[in-house]
Formats: sequence, structure tokens, C-alpha cells
Amino acid sequence: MSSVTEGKTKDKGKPRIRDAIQTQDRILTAAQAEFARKGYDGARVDAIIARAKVSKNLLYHHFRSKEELYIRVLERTYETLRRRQGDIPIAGLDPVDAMKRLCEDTFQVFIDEPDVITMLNTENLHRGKHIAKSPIIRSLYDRLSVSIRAILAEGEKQGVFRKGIDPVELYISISALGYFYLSNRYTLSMIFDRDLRNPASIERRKAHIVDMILSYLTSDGEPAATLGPVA
Amino acid sequence: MSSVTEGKTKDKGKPRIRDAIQTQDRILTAAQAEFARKGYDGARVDAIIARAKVSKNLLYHHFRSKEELYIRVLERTYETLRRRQGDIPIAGLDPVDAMKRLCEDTFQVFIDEPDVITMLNTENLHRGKHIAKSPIIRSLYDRLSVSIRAILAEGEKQGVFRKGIDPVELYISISALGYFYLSNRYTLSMIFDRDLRNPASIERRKAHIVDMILSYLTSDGEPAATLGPVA
DNA sequence: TTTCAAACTAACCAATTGGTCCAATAGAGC
DNA sequence: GCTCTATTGGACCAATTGGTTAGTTTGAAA
Repeated sequence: MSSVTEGKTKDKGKPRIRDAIQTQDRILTAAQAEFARKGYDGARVDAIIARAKVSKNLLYHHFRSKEELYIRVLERTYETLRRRQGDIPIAGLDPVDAMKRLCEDTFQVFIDEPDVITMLNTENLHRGKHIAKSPIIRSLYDRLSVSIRAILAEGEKQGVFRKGIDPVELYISISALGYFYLSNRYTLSMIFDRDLRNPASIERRKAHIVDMILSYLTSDGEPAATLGPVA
Repeated sequence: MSSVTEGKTKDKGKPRIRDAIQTQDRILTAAQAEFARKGYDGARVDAIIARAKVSKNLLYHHFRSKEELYIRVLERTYETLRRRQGDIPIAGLDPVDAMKRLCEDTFQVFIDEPDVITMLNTENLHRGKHIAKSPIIRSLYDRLSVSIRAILAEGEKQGVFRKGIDPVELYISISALGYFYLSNRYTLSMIFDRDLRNPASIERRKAHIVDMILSYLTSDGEPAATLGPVA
């Protein structure tokens, strides 16, 4: 009943549109919604075609299989992530401000694009077997890596950051602090009996992440180690 | 073929065992392996009965449905978590050592019980709908909460920890830093082209987590905020 | 020893699911 | 106008899946 695309004969209200790219995009959008909410096995092809308002034949005309469709959605997810992270403007900023910005924006991406989280979780449940088939993914971290190294180097030079920080480990931590909070918000809310989704909680979390990362970067390193390695 | 519990009627070789509890436990163990690896929708009842070496009807004799079985496994997962976290010996320790221990052991639980991670991820994909049906879960955080507050209070009293730390936010962060690293290790390994699973990487991560949490706790708080809130 | 509920099995079923076949229609470029 | 190909329609299929029916075995109480 929605009036987006209706296949009809010549003059009537909605002519059948022939735009393969736009159609594929509609299918991919519908597929993303379905895969992100239900996971790979829970997702139903019938649900996708209903959402996209296309016939089943058309879906299989454009995509070979459910799995290929899933991989395409996954690639799209990574593309979103890459685009959003590329947008983070940190050039020319003071290193502390730049790092603060990086933390906040990384968190914000996960808030704005919640499908990213469930898609990545689903893919990790499958032990990365689909992503391994896709060559597009690798470039994700490149641009970001350069930025992070630059910020760290500048901060080090200015004497505000400690030395010897592993940028990969750092980036994993920056992601982790926001990602886990959002990814596991349902079970966490249950355990703590606290609503983690309202805007106030989100803002508090964001501040907490910045606080933690900057504390780490600006502290002397190994601040206390009175206990030997614990088995 | 394992000879753990062999039911013996008088003497004969392969008697049918009648031990409801042990059988249920075998089913639950098999179900956990299946659910943890495949997720709820990907898990197959047939795979569970094959693993548990029981007939299908026996499974349905003990459990009402796939969903009930899943919930029982989920409860078991939480029980594991609760037991393991209760084991963490922090009483009487210096607050810094206690916190270090807490970080390391929290991470270690996720390493030792990898099913916990996938079960929680699966449950969060389903937006906690099953856990909501289960009354057993709530007590999880209680014991831990008391410990954390005690450590924080002592550290504060001694002047080594900053004031005003939210124990819930802190615990989420401690969990996040290890959980995300393990949960997303497949996609992360892909992006960074680095093996995150070998023992050396794991140990490095563990040290990093301790470092970060202790830096946060022992720093002055709000160490740098030259930039206003970023939209 | 009898009895009976509980533990157990094998075969079976109805519904779902990803995917196909066949036929028809129509827009866009040549 | 001709010809691709995007598009629809719907019947159809084989395989899979969660779940059931009908019946057998067994331990232990009475």
C-alpha cells in the first residue's frame, strides 16, 4: 500500500520502474535490517523480499543466494564504518583534543549505526568465515591507523602522552568500551537493573570512555605493580 | 565411550542407563556446545541429540521445547559466570593488587569459558527476551558489587584511587576490554592482520587491561578537557 | 512379585525454508 | 520496431526442522 514502487501498466498511477541499482539497493537495505535483527540463520529471505517489496525471483535475479546477499550486506557494513571513521576530523588538533574526539566519534558511530554491531557479532559467531571470502575489507583500518599514530606521536613529542603505546591495542580498547556497552546493553540492563539506553546514560558513558582513555594515555605507565604476575 | 558413569544392571555389557539427572546434564552440555557455536536459530536439535547420544523424544521428555532448552543453557551460563566470579579472592588485599586481580580474573573467565561470550551475544541479539523470562539471573552482580565497592572505598581511603567512581560503569569497562577483544577476535584479526589468539597476544592484552584500568583509577580524574562537548 | 511411572527408542509428520521453473510484461537503448 | 533485461507472478520442490505418536524397557516402591 505504500506508494513507493508499484508495477502497473502504462498510464496508471505507478509505472514499473526499471532501475537495477536502486532495486538492488532496496534489497540490500531490507536485507541489512533483517540480518542485523535476526542474525544469519534467523533471517528469512521471505521477510527480506516483503520488506523490499520485490518478488522472490527478482532477489535471486540480482543475488545468487542468501549467503551472497549476506556477504554484500557485510561489505556494506564495513563500508559504512570506513566512511564514518574517515570523517573524523582530527588533523591539526591538539593531541588530547584529537584523542577525545576520536573516542567520542567512535562511540557515536556505534550509536548511529546499530546494525554495525549486530552484523559484526553475527560474523564473529560464524568465526569470520564470510569476511574471509571478501577482499574488500582489509583497507578499513588503514586511514585510521595513520591518524592514530600521528596523534600518539604528537602527544608523545609534547610530553602529554606516555611512550610506547601500541596503536592497535589502543584502538581495540577505544572501540571495546563503547561497543560492549551497546552490544550487551540488554543483558547488562538486566543484571544491573539500570537503563543503559536513555540519552543521559549514553552521555555519561561517553564521558567515561574519554576519561578512561585519556587517563591511560596521560599517566606515567605501569603506575602500580606491587603484585607479581598472578597465575 | 567415556566410562564415567556406566549404569549397571546386574552384569551385562551395555545396559541402558536410567539416570535422569545425568542424562539431562549430558543434554544440557551438548546443547550448550551447539547453541554457543551456532546461535539460537543456527542450532539444530538433531545435532544436540547426536552429541548427547540420546533419542529425540528423550530430549523432549526432559525439556518442553528448543526454547526452554536454550533458556536452561543460558541460566547455566550465568551460573558459571557467577561461580567463577565469586571465586575471585580479593579480600584482605591491597586495593591496587585487588583491582589488578579482578581485571585479570575477569578476563580469564572469558578465556576459560568461551561459550559465555557467544551465549551472551546471542541473547543480546534477541534483545534479552529469554533472559527476561528467567528469574534466576538477577543475583549475578550482587556479590561482585560488594567486592568492587569495598576495593574502591579502601583505595579511596588510602588516597591511591580517585573519588567518585561509578562501580557499575567501572565493571562494564573491565569486562568490555577483555570481552570485546575475544568476542570480535575474528573480524579484528582480519582488519589488523594480527593474530590475537596466541598466548603471547592474550598475555599482552591482559597487561594492557590492567594498565588501563589502574591508570584510570589512580589518575586525578578529568585530566584534560580543553575541548568543549563535541556534537 | 507385581505394578507403574519414568526413562527410553524408532518412525513419522506437518510446516517451513532456501531456491527453481516457466511464463509473461514492459522499460530502455539500439 | 527489436531486443535486451529488469521485473512480476505463482506454482512448485527437495530438504530440513521442531515436534509428536505409539510403543518398549527398567528401576524400585508396595
